[in-house]
Amino acid sequence: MPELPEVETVRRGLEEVLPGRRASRVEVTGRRTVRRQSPSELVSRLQRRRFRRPDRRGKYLALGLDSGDVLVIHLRMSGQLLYLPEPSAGARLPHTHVVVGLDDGSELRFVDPRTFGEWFVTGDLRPDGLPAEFDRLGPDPLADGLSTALLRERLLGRKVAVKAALTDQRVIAGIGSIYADEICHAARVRPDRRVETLGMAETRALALSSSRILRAAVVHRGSSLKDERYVDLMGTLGSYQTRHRVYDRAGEPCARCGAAIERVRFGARTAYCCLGCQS
DNA sequence: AGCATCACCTGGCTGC
DNA sequence: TGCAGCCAGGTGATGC
Repeated sequence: MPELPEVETVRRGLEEVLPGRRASRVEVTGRRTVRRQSPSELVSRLQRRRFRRPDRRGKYLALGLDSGDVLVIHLRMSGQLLYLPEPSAGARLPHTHVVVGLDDGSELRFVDPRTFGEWFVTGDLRPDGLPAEFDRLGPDPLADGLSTALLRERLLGRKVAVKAALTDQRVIAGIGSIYADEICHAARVRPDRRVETLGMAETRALALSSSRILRAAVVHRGSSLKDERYVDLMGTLGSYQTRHRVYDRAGEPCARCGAAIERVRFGARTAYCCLGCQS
């Protein structure tokens, strides 16, 4: 599932190929990908526009256009953004919902089996050029930094489990289920602990672990799970999954204390953690 | 207001 | 082996 490191890896790939390219042809084939505006509106605001440098906040990609609009893309659960230098060479994969032909003959394709992913073009922007609705997002640990004081402030007054807070995009932007579990393990905090019970040292450990783990995962180009759903822009798998300490490792010994990793349920969600060294 | 739960969706897995 | 049914999980809507 694409989280901050996977989306950042895709953004870096886009940065290599997209700036200066013109969208010469835009084809919306899926029914659900473009849903907050009509597909024809998206096509008309995207077609013939030149891309600027791609940006990202949390799990959202923000692709600036020379018209002043921004193309926002969210991969959600199963979205893949693929770049084909020579599109004639490859047949379209099933579940290809959007195709953008670029002016050098290359193509950007959006493949998304579960159709949760979303594209829209907006001109409602903040002074920093990002979509106004990004105001809802909390700080992005990579783009904005995440100090202990800032995390403490973001958690203040909330009465939810630590994992629920870390994955709440209004609190911090970019963390999903996988990295929340890894961050909690690194910080020795149980994901089902209530945030109001956290001490300063634990909040500090969570802030430091968040930045460290997300940065390391970007270096390894994200996590590709067993279903191999996540690939980067060129179709290459990430490798951070080999460094997961707890996620999807129920029954395996904890690398830190040797106790068996457990899969715990809290509310309607699950989390992987080590009860031997996380409290 | 703020927290909890549900709906959305398909592929992969489990269990009979 | 085949197949029904469950589960995953980010976000926005709805319920409490």
